[in-house]
Amino acid sequence: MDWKETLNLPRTTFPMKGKLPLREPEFLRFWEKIDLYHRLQEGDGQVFILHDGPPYANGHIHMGTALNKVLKDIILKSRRMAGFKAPFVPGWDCHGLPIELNVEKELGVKRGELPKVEIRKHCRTYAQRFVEVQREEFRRLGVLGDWERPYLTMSPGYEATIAREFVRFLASGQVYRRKKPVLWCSHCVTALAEAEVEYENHRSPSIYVKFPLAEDAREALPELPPGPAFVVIWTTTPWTLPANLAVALNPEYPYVAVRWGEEVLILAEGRLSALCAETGAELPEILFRFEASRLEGKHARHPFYDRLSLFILADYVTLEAGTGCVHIAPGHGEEDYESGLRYGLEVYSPVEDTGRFEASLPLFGGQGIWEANSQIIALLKEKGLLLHQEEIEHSYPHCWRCKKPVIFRATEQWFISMEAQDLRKKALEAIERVRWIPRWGKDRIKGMVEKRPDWCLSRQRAWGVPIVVFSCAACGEILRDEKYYQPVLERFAQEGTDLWFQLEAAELLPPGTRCPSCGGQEFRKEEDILDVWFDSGVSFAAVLEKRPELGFPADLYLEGSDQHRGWFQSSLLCAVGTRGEPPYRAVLTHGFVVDGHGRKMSKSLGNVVHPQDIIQKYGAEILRLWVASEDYREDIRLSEEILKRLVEAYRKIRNTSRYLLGVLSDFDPAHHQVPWEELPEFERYLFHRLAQLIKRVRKAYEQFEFHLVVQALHQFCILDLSALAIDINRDRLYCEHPEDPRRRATQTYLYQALETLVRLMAPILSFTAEDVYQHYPFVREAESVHLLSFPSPDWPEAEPGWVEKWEKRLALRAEITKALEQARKETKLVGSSLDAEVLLRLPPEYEGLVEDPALWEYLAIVSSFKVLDPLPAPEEGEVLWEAEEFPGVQILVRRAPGQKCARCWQWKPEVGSGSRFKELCDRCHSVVERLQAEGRLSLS
RNA sequence: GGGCCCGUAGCUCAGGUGGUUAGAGCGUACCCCUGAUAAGGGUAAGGUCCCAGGUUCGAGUCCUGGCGGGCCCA
Repeated sequence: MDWKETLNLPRTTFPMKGKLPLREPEFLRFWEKIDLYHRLQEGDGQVFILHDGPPYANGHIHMGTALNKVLKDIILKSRRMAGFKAPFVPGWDCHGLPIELNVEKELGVKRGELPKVEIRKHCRTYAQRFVEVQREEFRRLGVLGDWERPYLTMSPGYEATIAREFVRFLASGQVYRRKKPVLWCSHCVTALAEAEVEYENHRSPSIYVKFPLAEDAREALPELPPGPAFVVIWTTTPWTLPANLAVALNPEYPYVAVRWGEEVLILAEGRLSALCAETGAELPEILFRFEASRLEGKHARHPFYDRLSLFILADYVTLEAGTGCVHIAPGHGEEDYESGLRYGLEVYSPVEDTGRFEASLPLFGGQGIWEANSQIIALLKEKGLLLHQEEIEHSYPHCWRCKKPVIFRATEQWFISMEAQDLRKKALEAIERVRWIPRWGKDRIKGMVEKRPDWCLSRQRAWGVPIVVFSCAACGEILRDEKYYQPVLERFAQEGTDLWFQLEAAELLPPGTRCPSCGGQEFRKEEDILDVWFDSGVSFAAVLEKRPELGFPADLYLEGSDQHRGWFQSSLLCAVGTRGEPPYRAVLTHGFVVDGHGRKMSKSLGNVVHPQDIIQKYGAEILRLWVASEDYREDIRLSEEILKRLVEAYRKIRNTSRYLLGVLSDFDPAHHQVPWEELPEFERYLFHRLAQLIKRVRKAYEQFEFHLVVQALHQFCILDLSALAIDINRDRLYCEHPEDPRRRATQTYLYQALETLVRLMAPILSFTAEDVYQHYPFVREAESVHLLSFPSPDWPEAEPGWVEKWEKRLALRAEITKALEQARKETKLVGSSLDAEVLLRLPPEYEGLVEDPALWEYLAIVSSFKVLDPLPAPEEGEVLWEAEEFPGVQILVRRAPGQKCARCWQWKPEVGSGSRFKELCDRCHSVVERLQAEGRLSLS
């Protein structure tokens, strides 16, 4: 007789192997078919708005973008299950240089060869292509959202909003125009971005130039002896000397005055020996040392113009080259410019766009700058101000198109002022009203806003939203009032911003416009475009304020920590500058994906992992589990080992779910659930732990601590279910009559455990939760697991002390398992715990810990359990164990008496004496008879 | 070079306001089971809490300085 047929073994069609890469697309189709996203937007419930930061529509998604979107998805799904209505409108950043450059490369054209409108058309197609690529990749990750109606910064409506928000800034008086040095190719006659220059070796003159000290500087250094005194500067770009306005010293270094023949020279002490080595001079006599600050605000005289050059302090002056005294031309260098602003110097750049000095420049007017180098050197020599001259080869930026050296040249740029309307102050105040997670995010963005310069908005490019400014052709007056721009903005909303480039100013302005200043009737339109950070910075206006399901401000922005400088800040400035309020209530940041050693992923290190590979090899579910299981506030590690561990954890969760489905195959919750009052104590204890789990997990979701969720669910499967509930109850589940109340009690718990597990995992393991849910052997309350709510425990709280009693019992159970393990090791008499009988000696102080031996047979999964005092002396093959945690408690393990029941495998003395089935124990005997009587079983 | 941040067992994580032998799960080793079976159970071994100073009766926890790593600037 094969008694196995008479058991209630688990039955389910839920597959053990997930075959995730293959099956995930089926679930995606299912969700689409039932229109899951929109179903989730029905009904009411407090709205939770997570505003999506737009990734750049260029290339495929990478681990960072995948991580970001999955985090958002987990948050939104968990908020929905907690009762919120949580829409998700994904977006893309579509304008900008990288796309424009890629398009030029694809077309094989150089900048300016095609009309702007033409190149913009190609850029739009290119961006659209990658929006679609990325959309499919994000969807494949199981990210739920309004993918049919995302926001694109290049859509006409969005472009119109960008332009409108710019006009608001313009009208409010926060926008101004000023010269600023930019990288410039005088051959191509164009500004270049950092991405458009290549660094190549280049031979340059290297000259040391003496600037005579002016009277105020001499007075500041009374130690100076009579006679000529000079400060020595070093430069490799003599052509910038005509634009010299200052000499910078480092306030940290000591400076010296030295005797140099008949003259006195001033330089940093740390460069003196180097200077002597280069010029071949003897180390000179140091007359005195002084601090750089003594010269601040004093002057040197320009070497060949009759004007002064201001002494300033700057910490970027180094001792690696030169003299520690740096020639400053604010129109020709980034740092020079910054210093110039600080000291109120003019941004002076007498160089025309073709690389010639302006005709009006004395001495060198009209000359090409490179040709002028030698003439400038000659002039210095003639004036006796050239201390030394040689040539050096160094790395220098070149135009990547024409390969010619580029220069820094000041051109007119547009700025948003941080001060004009107290934008900086207002932004800093707004930062205080936002919740930053983690907390240090606040310090980070605060530091950046405190120090940042005015926002340079203009780019000399084609693929972007035009800077909509008209200015009077006659007097140069800028039209600031919004009324001049209303007609254009309205047309933008319909047609996009191409028409700015197609039409003349007169066609774009309201008819009859006159300059408010001079009455002129001719106007220029600005040709530059806006920085793309402005595009995404106004997304609150283009998306939050426009979409009916959204609203301003958002509850949450969630991006990588690099966005403290990027989107968090541009959004903050745009919103504060136009609305006076931050666009978000809270900002959550995540770290960056790094490899198993904590190093950043880069092509050169060869440690880059692509999401597509993970999806193909393991499935999106494993990627989601990875996102959830790491503490994303720090760097997020990713390696083969980590993935292997995750796959194992995944299998445990999957398999446990599978077992629950199987063991509940004959369970109908509507009819079979055992009421709380009738539940055995052990099930009540399990329910208590289940309640703890629900509380812990829901709290972790609420606080965005998903790694705690994963940890809790994983351990729940291993400890509560596999090792405790299932292991201990296996006999009842399999061997008792299907309707046995204790069996139904266990099923009642396992049923609630399944409902809990499947709901709590759904935001993270979205595919698997659905898979499990669709395999329920009983009626489902909703069409998809994602339409359910989180569970809340509705059973009574445990009485004080009761839980502790059960924890003590489990600790004693652990001692018994140790004793059993010892018996397995030392004798071969015990294999399965059911082979064993356990005898326990319990000193009086443990009164009450063990009351019912039958309960302990059950808990310890042994065939026989007795409490005896004293214990018999252990015989051959028996083991006596002194409990470690319970002093005085002794456990004797020996072979269980009687014979093994062929059905339940327990050893019982009555086996062999039954009336009909000799090989069964009493319990199995009656179960089988009942089954037979009920016609559930026919025995041959 | 500057600003912000991180560094606990092979892996992923716990360790309120400083206080007994630093925890969990996984993995590993060994054992058991074969009625969750390319499953399941058990036992055990793993840590100079990055390093060095300091404060303290006492520091993984506070301070200073290093080292390593990340983001953003220069």
